[in-house]
Amino acid sequence: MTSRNTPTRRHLLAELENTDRPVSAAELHQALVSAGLDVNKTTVYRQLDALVAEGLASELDLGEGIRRYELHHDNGEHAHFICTECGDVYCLPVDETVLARGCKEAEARGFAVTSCSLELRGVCSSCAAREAH
Amino acid sequence: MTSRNTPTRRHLLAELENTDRPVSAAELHQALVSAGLDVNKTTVYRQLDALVAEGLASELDLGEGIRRYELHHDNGEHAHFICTECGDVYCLPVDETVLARGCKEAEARGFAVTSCSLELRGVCSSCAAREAH
DNA sequence: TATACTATTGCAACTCATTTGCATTTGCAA
DNA sequence: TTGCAAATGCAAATGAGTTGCAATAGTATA
Repeated sequence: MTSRNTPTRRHLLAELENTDRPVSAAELHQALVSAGLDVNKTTVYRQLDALVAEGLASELDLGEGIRRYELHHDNGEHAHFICTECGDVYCLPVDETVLARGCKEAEARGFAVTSCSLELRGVCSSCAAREAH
Repeated sequence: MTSRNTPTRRHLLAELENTDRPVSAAELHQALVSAGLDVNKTTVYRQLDALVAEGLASELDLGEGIRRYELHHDNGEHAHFICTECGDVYCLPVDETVLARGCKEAEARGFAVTSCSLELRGVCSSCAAREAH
């Protein structure tokens, strides 16, 4: 037997489907609690681990000191932009050839590349607009 | 007044200069202690923060749950390859145009990109060789 | 439908990197 | 020298994530 259809899992998947940006365990836990589900934080962590192990979700670390999760996209690789002002994370589509070329040097050294991510930091348009008072 | 020339700072800079891969605060602390310097871990963290603030070093998070530091290289941007077997981190030179193209999409959305990093994961050549017994 | 097996959950305690408050020490400029 | 801000050490706190264990609840099977 594998994963069971529990309330936590259902809500977690629903929550992941409803966001277009990677979310943290804490954010997910908060969302489930707000939705009236009395779920423990530990359970959220374990369910997320399970989803990742099953290949339904992927885990990412954007250098904030926490992990974020997102459902697997079939629509190819993408980059992440993190706004250093508001902390918002945006997913950006990236030309496959960009990442492929980035891997070239690693492969030339005999490294087998299994995953590849491009991470951008800066100020998002909303914050830039706000600062221009 | 700004940064003072303290023993911790001197040794820390020397240690950072002597490695070709990003090092963690714990590794640096261990190195200083091994070198006979009785330095507190907190001090190492604070000195590293200072070096980053001064622009001498840069901080990076490779998704290991810890932060790594490296001296600023003038020789352009580079990518990091993390071996999922042995945990070793390698710096790889990257064609500037690769990163520039990766930023294009972000800039098209009105985001001001200030930093950009490419992170690769996979198996390094040593581990691959070892596994082929 | 009842039963049994195993995945899932909650709770509390734990780990571990990093931070913080505060009193003390120490570069360094005047 | 002297004074003062920067740097340090120590202990305690923070916060994300993990673990052991007993209790609960899906689900396959009889």
